[in-house]
Amino acid sequence: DFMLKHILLGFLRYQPLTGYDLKLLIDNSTGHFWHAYHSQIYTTLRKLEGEGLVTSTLEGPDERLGRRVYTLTAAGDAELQQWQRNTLTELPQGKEELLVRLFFAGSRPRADVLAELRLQRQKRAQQLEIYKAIDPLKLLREIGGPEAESRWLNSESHYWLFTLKYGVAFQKMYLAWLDETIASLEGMAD
Amino acid sequence: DFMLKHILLGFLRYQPLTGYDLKLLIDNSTGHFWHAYHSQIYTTLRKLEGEGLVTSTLEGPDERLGRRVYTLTAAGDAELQQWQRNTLTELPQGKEELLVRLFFAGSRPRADVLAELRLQRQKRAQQLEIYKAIDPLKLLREIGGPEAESRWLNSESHYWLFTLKYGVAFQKMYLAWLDETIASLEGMAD
DNA sequence: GGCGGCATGTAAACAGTTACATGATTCC
DNA sequence: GGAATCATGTAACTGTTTACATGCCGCC
Repeated sequence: DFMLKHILLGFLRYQPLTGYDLKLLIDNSTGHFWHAYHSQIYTTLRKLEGEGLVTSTLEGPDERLGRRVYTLTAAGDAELQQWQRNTLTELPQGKEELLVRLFFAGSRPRADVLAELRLQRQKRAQQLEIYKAIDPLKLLREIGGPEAESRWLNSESHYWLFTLKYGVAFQKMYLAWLDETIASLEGMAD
Repeated sequence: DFMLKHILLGFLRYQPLTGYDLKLLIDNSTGHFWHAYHSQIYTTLRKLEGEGLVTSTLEGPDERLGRRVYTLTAAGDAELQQWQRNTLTELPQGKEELLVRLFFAGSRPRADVLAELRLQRQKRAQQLEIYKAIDPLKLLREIGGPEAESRWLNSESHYWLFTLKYGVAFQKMYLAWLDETIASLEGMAD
């Protein structure tokens, strides 16, 4: 656990980055399966610095702006590798608010439930389009720069693509289930 | 938010229950999409009592055993209905640890990643079998007793079945994605 | 007599969330 | 001049998790 810690270390393995860089990167990639607020990112970076897993320096053309750039240390790299060696043995405990609401929806007006499901359907369809528009290779080149092309583009891009495919498969499954559920509810006599 | 509160109120709408009853019920139903530890259940019940949403009495053949039975109040029922009226407008922020690990797996030995995915595949298959073995009607009868048959069995059972179908669809999607990912990894030259 | 299940709690730690707060730059 | 974006942080809260803790009952 403490996923954010390893997400930050994971991105810093590519190159030194600021908190803001990391926020943007996460929003466009891992945030789809592990969200983080900027407040948590900044505080965690400071904490990692305290643990000696990263170092930071103020950089930029004008130092007043306080662009604090974080760099992975050897200890941070070792910590990341240790985390990667620990195989995940459990299934996560899912948190699906819509299912909780649906589970107890027996006493609600059917029209309300249907409206809620249709809204979710719309949101899920939007999310699917967002996933379809993501280009992992482009993102990788942005973070790595031109010289990265040869170094990790091949190995990383496959894994990034796997997670993206999961996102697409998940949304499609969700949409199909919503459609089936909506149709089933519509067909029920009151 | 604060899902557990409404899960507890939702179950207590059927009939008075103890903390332990609720723990068992949750483990066998809503726990699949919103997990809760007994420690949280007991403390939340006390909190709900403080808010006047439930009342509790010590019951049983021997009162020393301290089986504390909680009953929904009118205020609790109103709170539940209010929660049900607030349509869910957002998508939940997913938390998928496996995807995070996979995202940063570029530097790991392929054999390790494959082993991790195969273990997850096994766990997911087990979970799918668990879902297939669940009988929502049986669970409903157990919680409601014989006189419940006419009151809510019809309306509730449909919704309970929807959530179960989601669980099955989710695990199947996950298995298919794992199989595809594993096959893709196996076919990659090192 | 011991083990597993029943049954109920408390306390502490921690991750994640929300709210508050500030200041520079860039574009219209 | 004002709005949006860049950029960084602190403080407080709260839900969740882990660990600690106790005692009865029924069965082998």
